Amino acid sequence: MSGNNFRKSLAYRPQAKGSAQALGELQAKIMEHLWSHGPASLADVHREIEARSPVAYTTISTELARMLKKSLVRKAGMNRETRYAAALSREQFVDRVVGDVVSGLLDSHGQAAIHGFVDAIAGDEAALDETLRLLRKRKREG
Amino acid sequence: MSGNNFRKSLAYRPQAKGSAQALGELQAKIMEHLWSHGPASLADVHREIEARSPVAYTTISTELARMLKKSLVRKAGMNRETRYAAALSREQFVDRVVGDVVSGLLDSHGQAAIHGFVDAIAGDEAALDETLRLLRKRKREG
DNA sequence: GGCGTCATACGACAGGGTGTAGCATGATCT
DNA sequence: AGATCATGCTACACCCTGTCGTATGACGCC
Repeated sequence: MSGNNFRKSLAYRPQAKGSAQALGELQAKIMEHLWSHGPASLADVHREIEARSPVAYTTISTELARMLKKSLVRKAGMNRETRYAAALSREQFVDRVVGDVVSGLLDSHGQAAIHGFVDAIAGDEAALDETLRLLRKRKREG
Repeated sequence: MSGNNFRKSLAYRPQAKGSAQALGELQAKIMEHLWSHGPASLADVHREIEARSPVAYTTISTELARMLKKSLVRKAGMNRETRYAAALSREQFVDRVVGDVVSGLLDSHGQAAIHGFVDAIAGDEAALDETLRLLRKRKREG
């Protein structure tokens, strides 16, 4: 069954300070670290995050445990050898989040959602071009 | 100041049953009603929603008050004449939500986010075509 | 003028996700 | 042994949302 209560928590949280993002800030930092530095021990993660802003070791421990429960991260090894790793690559992760959000919006607002996407993407020239390029490719390749 | 703590609560909530959506279910129902039937009194809204599933009058009242605070809805008239109306059209609303989500994702994940959009949209032939059409138009019109 | 209907304000409690952290226990390394 | 690390539990706290109950005022109608 692979415990996929995954979809359940990739939600977009607008209440996050700054721009909307999936996951809370701490969890995002953790994923960020895991993505850029690869598998790491609890202590590693803690040191890294601690360096930027003080946070208790157990806080990271707790979050990691929660993220484990949600299959956001995986654990390998025991005791001294334990290493946490992102369960999905950044690409896969983003794909899931976006897929979830997009289909949700498409479902409930159809056309309007599409206009929204276009408006949002059009604000960034490069993004617009890239999106256009990819969509065309998709189109060609069926 | 126009109290724009708007952005703050259009977040995407994945924990919502079914597909992801902005706002909670009750709030969504209320907006839905307001969008399709136009301005309505608290009693109107309550009757409508109550018809589908029992809910206390005050529950609707509370939500409406919260939504008012978040500028999701506006109020006109007092006492007997009070009418609640969506502060934004469905299109504007969706535009905001999507804009928020998209820029958030673009910010934190750039390229990956774009791939995500494309993947998600490509799953729907019609959506793909429409998006392509709109993006081209944007491109032409600069 | 009561009665019924509404609008509202206030307060309360629950549940879910997240942030934060202390305490305790085992395992390991040096 | 002493320092370090991994973990499990527990406990708050805060925020958003869903749900209501209890007033309190306004109005409209018979």
